[in-house]
Amino acid sequence: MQETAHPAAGRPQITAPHRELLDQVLDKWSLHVLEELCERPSRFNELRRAIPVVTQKSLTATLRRLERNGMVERVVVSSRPVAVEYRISPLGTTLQDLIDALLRWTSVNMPDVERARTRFDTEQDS
Amino acid sequence: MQETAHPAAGRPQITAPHRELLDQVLDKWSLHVLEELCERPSRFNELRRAIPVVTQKSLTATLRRLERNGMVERVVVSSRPVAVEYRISPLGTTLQDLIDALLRWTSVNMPDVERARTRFDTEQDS
DNA sequence: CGGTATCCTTCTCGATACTG
DNA sequence: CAGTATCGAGAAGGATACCG
Repeated sequence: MQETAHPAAGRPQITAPHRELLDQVLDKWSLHVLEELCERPSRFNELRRAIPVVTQKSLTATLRRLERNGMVERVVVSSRPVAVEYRISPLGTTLQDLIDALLRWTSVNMPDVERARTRFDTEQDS
Repeated sequence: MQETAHPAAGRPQITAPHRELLDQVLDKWSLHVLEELCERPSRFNELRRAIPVVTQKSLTATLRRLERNGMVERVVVSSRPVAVEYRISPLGTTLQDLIDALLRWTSVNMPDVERARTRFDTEQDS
């Protein structure tokens, strides 16, 4: 079989659609929302209270985006007044595994990163 | 052995410093720069040419940020005119493994995501 | 070659007010 | 309860010009 001579063969390529998807599911509030929904399904205002200082607007936008991308499911219970429950989808669960890996990486390497920052900052002063 | 009653036990927590680090190393241009430097050390203008439509300003900012966080190393060769080489650090290599995992995830799940998007968008029209 | 500095536009995001 | 609508401040990011 014919291998390309490209040194990056086997490495996933960064394309605009992939980059866009990562932007939509790895943004600031999405991580908090997914973490929360991973523990238990929640109502809109439950999420608001659970997540520090998120505004209604941002939370709504985040939930819509995650729902559109298939990461969370929105269930409307037609009672009075209406109740809306958000829950994580199977797809969202696979994403959460990845986010956990990201957070483990930051935990493991934060000391090295902080050393690098200190070194960089002091070198600039001189 | 004593398990805590907390459902999320063992899950890494999202804190501001961790969130900030991810923002600084997973942004749009960083992924391209790391991918490029993972294949070979490169000069500034080499990177500019290799990465589609990045401006000088954005590339400089990205490289400085990655350098400050210890992901890339900047080597100045004092010739005339000056030559500057950027290369990935060991820490940057561990990050690249994670980015590869992210890109594999998007590759695997993109079909599901697009189905979810289509369903969401058509439901909104009705 | 490898950057800075400046201007200017765009876009995000919070604050606030209102609704079914 | 679960949103939508509107406004404005601030930050991100491109275009351009200049520098050692």
